[in-house]
Amino acid sequence: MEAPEVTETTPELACPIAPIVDIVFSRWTTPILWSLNEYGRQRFVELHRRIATITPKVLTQRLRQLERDGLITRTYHAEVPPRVEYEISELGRSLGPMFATLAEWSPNLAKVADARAHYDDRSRSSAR
Amino acid sequence: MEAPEVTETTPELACPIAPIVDIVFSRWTTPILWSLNEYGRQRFVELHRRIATITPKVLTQRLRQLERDGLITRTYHAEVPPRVEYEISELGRSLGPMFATLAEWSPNLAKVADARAHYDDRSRSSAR
DNA sequence: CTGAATCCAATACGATACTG
DNA sequence: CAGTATCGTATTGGATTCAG
Repeated sequence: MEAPEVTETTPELACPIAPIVDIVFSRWTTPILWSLNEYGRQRFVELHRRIATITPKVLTQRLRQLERDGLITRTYHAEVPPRVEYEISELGRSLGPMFATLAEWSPNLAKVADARAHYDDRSRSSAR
Repeated sequence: MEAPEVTETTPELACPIAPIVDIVFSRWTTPILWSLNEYGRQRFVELHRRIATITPKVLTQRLRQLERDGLITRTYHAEVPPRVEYEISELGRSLGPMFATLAEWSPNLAKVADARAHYDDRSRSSAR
């Protein structure tokens, strides 16, 4: 579990948004943040059910990372059985506009699919 | 019987923006797209110089991927020595607002740094 | 110059079993 | 329930070399 330093400078001087991408768009973080932002506070199992293809181990890792980055909060209730609730933080909620802008780009996914079909087609006929 | 599985089992269904993240924010794609969008058409070496920490192999891989997705165009000039120019496509240019929204979140990076410091500090004092 | 080919290391991920 | 521990695998990226 590595966390790139926020103060990272050298590699991506060419791209000022790279640090944000590392924090917000690393693997699995998008579904997690989206779920918490969309459906509110949830327990571990609820998140796991919603993102069924992730393993508990990795889900835990990503949740810890997001908690450490201050994007979500973790509340432990010492009951039997134990209950843990995750909730998006205020900082995490500030990502809303970003997600909205992303979602607005969705119609272009069809163009990507077309481009891929074209590219693969031309590659197949060796027109390069 | 057909019933396409529309259950919320895949990350994509739990998070509609996941496909976009895969395309736009996979590794190295952000600096590449940013450079081409910001500084215009560039040759392979220019990109390589700008993103100095990437190896030629990986740069080539990522450029091919972006070309296949229709986000950039590749122009080969059969000269000696050969000259290849990469340019952002119209589809790629449509990512501009997304990048702008990302950039606007930059001030929050300080909060992430603070959150990390807090988290690491509390972990060190075993207050968990 | 623009890559392709090959080999190698790191590590992230999945599967499984187990605990408080 | 909410994880942790351990192991094995698989993908990815880096280093190096070479070619059209």
